[in-house]
Amino acid sequence: MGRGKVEIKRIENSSNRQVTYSKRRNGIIKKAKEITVLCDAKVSLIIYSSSGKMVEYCSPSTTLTEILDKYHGQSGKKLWDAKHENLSNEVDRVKKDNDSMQVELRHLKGEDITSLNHVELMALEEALENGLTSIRDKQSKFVDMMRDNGKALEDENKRLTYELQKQQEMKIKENVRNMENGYHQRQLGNYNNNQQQIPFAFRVQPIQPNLQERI
Amino acid sequence: MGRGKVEIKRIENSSNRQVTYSKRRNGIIKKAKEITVLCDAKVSLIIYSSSGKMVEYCSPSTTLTEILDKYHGQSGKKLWDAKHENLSNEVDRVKKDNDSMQVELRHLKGEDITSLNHVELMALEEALENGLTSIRDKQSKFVDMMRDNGKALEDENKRLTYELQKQQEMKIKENVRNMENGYHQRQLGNYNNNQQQIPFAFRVQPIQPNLQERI
DNA sequence: AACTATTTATAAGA
DNA sequence: TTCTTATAAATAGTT
Repeated sequence: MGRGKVEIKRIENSSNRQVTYSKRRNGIIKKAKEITVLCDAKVSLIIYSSSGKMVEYCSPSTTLTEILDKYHGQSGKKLWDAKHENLSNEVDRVKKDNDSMQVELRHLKGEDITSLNHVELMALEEALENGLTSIRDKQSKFVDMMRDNGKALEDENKRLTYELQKQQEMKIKENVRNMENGYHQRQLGNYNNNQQQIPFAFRVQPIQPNLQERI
Repeated sequence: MGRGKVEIKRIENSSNRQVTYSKRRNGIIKKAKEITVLCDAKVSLIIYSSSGKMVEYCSPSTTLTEILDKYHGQSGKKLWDAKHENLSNEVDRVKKDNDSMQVELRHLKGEDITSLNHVELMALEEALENGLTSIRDKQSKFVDMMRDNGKALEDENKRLTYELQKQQEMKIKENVRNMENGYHQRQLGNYNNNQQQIPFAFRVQPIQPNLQERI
């Protein structure tokens, strides 16, 4: 398409080559834009001139990264370096671990066991029994602990109740002594108040903290 | 360049769009090849159709990896970092999953339960009990199946034994008849052989296949 | 960079 | 998809 037919081989004249390069480079980019719009395509185009200068076109609906991700998926070729490959491998490896653990968990929960044979079921049963034993053991220790704790609190409460009672009795005696001595006689009206407080002392009860919440 | 001028906008007719796509796609690739040869350029061209099918062209003097390496250097855009980060995040995420499953597994096996509270232990116990129930249920089905299978085999064996015995009795009668008829008297020597085979018939025993291996 | 003769690409039709 | 063909578009060589 021009004044003469050109054979498709390297243009030896360097300035001609440079001119043709610019014209054709623009032509290709124009075509890339057109196919993008006309046909809903996604295009990534990177061109380097012989002098090393780069131009790039990427369809506005996408990004080079996205295109390369898809490229990786579709072509199977690995574009990334060792680092990426290592990570990729690690993801795969860890996912595999994940899957087998998931299966084990489901088996332990009694799910998906249709495919298991008798020997495998026996092993599973044993594992579950061991687990149960261990957990019930732990729970019975809790119960013991709670009982001991409750006992200790009860004892302490008894002691406190006793102390309180003793102190209040002492206070009553003191009040009586004060009355008998006529000391601070204008506070006599308070005597009844003190008497009313006595029964309150006996209302002190052992209060168990919520052990379940604490543990 | 065709029978009519086309406006550069999406071709709504889907089959027209498809036809135009493949023509223009071929055109662009041809142009890419030409500029590569004529002008000593390096081209990477990746095109996705709207249906997601990919075609690729890369100048024979280079590779996509090389072009992208240069791209990375010249454009300053990081194509890999984002990808790398995604992978890293995925590794972390999957590892986290892994860890929590590992913990759950250990708990179900009754390990590392010191840190669990009473409510958690109860949940665990219930899960284990459910698992055990489910597995024992499965096992009892196996046992039933094995018993039924054994029963069926036993019956079949009885039947076979009976049949065999009947046939051998018939054979003896036939031999006796033959003898009485003086038929094939030179085979008399075989009579004892036949008698010796009788006890063998009664040696037929029910043979249980190894059911455990089969299931 | 613009011009233009010519080649090439391709739209529409078959 | 492929072929055909009229026409638009690209571009080689020129100015």
